[in-house]
Amino acid sequence: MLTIDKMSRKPIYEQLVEGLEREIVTGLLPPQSQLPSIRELSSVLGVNPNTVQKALGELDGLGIIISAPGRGMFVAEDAGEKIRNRMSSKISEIRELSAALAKAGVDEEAVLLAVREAYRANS
Amino acid sequence: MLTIDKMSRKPIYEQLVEGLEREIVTGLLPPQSQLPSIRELSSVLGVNPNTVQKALGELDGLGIIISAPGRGMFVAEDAGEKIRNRMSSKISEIRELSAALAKAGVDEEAVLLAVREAYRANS
DNA sequence: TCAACTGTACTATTACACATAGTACAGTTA
DNA sequence: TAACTGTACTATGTGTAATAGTACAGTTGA
Repeated sequence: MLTIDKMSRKPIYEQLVEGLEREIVTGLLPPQSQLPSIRELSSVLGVNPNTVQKALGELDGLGIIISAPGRGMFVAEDAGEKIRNRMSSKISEIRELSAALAKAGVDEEAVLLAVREAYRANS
Repeated sequence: MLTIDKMSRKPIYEQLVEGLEREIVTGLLPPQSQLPSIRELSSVLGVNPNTVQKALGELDGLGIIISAPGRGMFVAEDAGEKIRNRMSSKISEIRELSAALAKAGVDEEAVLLAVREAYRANS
């Protein structure tokens, strides 16, 4: 399920983007399926409609969802592929964090283990 | 060298904390050595003294440096160890990023490769 | 046709974090 | 005593995030 943590340092709209990306990638929101309306997402999640609009606007700009004014928002045909391409930035983050750990003298195996554990728990 | 990127999304004081941690861990600032004064760091880096104070105050609170009012700031005896312990939070970040990548269907080997590359370049 | 939905586009306001500017004070040292 | 040191304030400016409210145009189905 899509949950929002209002106490998080991460902006709500960013949590929304990532949460929706995750639901699309996991098949919970298949291509061509219609998303809940902005107003419905807003009331269900207890978030301001403008914040939801900002998140959906970003996904629309990325071509991950297609907005049809008057009708609704729909998952794009190639949404999964586009999301997967976007993940390269997360790999860059991992590379930066690993570099900092390497410089600090943390054992490489400890980092590799963290990655393997995450994959074992999520595949 | 310690450099500050004012255009970065990361707050300056955070860059300062990480930069100083790195200089300590690499031995550039050995235990018991004196840090440049707040005013000197401020003028050298072109950063406001209050921003420097905030960064050093954080390192002081962590016990990584010891402040001696009137005399200066000094690297704590066990600074390296404390910094290395703090790195566990970075491993947690890597774990979370890896989990997201796993759910998105990104190949595990691509992530492991990024870690190995970072270690090869920084050790 | 019309009511009820859809996305879109604004303005205004509040809150907060970050950074800067400036001042003041007390401890330390040569 | 003079010149350093860290510390502690207040005030200000800026940018981002989030909320509140309103309005408008497109779509759909009764």
